[in-house]
Amino acid sequence: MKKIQVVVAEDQAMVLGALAALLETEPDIAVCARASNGREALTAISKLKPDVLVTDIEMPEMTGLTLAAEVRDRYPQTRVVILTTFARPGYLRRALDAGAKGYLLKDRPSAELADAVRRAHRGLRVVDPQLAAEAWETGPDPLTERERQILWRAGEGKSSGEISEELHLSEGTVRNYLSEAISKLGASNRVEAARLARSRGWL
Amino acid sequence: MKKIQVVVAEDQAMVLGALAALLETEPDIAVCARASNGREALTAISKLKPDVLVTDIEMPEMTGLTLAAEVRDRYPQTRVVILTTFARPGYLRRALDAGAKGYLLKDRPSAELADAVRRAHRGLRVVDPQLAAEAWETGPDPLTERERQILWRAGEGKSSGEISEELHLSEGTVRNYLSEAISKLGASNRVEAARLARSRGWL
DNA sequence: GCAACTCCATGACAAACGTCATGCTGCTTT
DNA sequence: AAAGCAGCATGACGTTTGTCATGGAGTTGC
Repeated sequence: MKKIQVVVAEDQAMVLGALAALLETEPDIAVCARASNGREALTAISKLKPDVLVTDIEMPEMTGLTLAAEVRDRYPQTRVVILTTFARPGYLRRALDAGAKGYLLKDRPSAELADAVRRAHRGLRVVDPQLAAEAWETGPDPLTERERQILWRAGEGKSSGEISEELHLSEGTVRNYLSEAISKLGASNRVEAARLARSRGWL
Repeated sequence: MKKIQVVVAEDQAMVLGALAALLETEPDIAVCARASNGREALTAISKLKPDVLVTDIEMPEMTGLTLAAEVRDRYPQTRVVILTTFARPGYLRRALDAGAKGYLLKDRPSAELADAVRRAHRGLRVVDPQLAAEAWETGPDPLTERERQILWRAGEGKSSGEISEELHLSEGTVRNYLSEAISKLGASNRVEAARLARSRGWL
C-alpha cells in the first residue's frame, strides 16, 4: 500500500510542525515536505509532485491563494486543500476560483484534516456547508480595484492626503472612492468600512 | 519514569489537536487534557493537577492571561507556558505579571515546545530573548484607562459621537482623549493609534 | 497646608473627512 | 450611431475629527 504524499505549507513554524505531527499519526498519510511560505511550497511540489498540498492562506512571499492557482496551472495532479483561520466568504470564493479542492477552517476538529486530505486525494470537494451558504448570501465583492487599493490604505491609518500622493490622485478623488466604498458596504465611516471588507475577505 | 502531565488550551480545534499530537510524540510528555477555552482548562486543572499548562492567549470565555493568573493563585504547582501568535510586549509583560513561566511564539520551531515544557516543569523561565528586549525598549503601556476604552471603540469604527453617548461624555472630551492617545503613541490619527496600541498588546 | 502631579472633563478653532453633483472615458447593447 | 452602463476623476459644501488652552478632583511628597 502506498501512502498519500502530502506537502504542508504554513508560516507559523510551531503550527507547521504540529500539523505535520498530526498527519504523521495517520497510517495512510506521509508528510513529504514542509514549507513556511508559498515559494518554498512551490519548490517542494516541483521536486516531489505530491498527491495533496495542505496550505494556509496568509503567508509571506506568496499567499496560499496565489499558490493554489500556480499549482492548478503547473501541477494539476496535486490537489489543494486550503487550511485557514478565516471564515471569509471572499477567501472561499477565491480559493475555489483558484482550483482548490478543499477549504477547511482551523476551528474544525483535528480529525477532519486527515479526512479532507483523503477526500481531496480522491478528487472530491471538501467545503464547510455553513461557510458555503454564508458565502452565497454575502454575494460577490462589490468593490472596484481602486476602491480596494484606497480602502486598504485607509484601514492602515493613512490620511486621504497621503493616499492621494501615493496613488497620484486628487485628495477629493480619494475621499470620493472612500465614500463609495462606505456606501457599498453599508458602513458609516472609513474605519468601519475597512473592518467589514477585511472580515469578508475582500481586502 | 513518570511522564510530565500537560494540559493544552487553544481555541482553534485543529491547532489544539495538532499541538497535542506534537507533544504526544515526546516519550517523556503526556497530554492529559485538552481545552478549547480558559474555563475548560481551569476545570481540567482542578481535577488533574497537571505539571504544566500550555495555553494560547486569545480565547473566548477566559483569556490565557486571566487563566494564568487564576492558576498561579489556585494551583501553584502547575507551571504555565503561554503559546501565542503575538509578539506583543504588553502581552509578555502581563503574562509574566500573571506568573507565567514561559512565553513562546507560534513562529518558533516546533521542537522548542517540548523543551519549553520540560524547562517550565523544572521551574525555569522560558522567554524569547529578542521579545524580552523589545518589551524592555517599548516600555510600559502609556495609556490611561479612559484612553484605552475610547481608543478601542474608535478602532472598531465608532464615531466620537457614538463613543461619547456610550460613555456619557461630551463629544469634545472623547476627541480630546483620542488626541492624547494619538500623541502618546506618536500616531497621526485614531486609526493608526489603534493599530499601534493593538500591535503592542495595549488594547 | 500647599505645591506638584496625574487623570478627567470641556469648548473653541483649524484640519481632515464624507457626500453630492458633475463630467470623462471605454465598453456593451440595441 | 446612439443609448446605456461601469469605472475613474474632480471640486464644492457641510460634518467629523484633531489640537490647544483651560479648569476641577484626587494623590503624593514635603
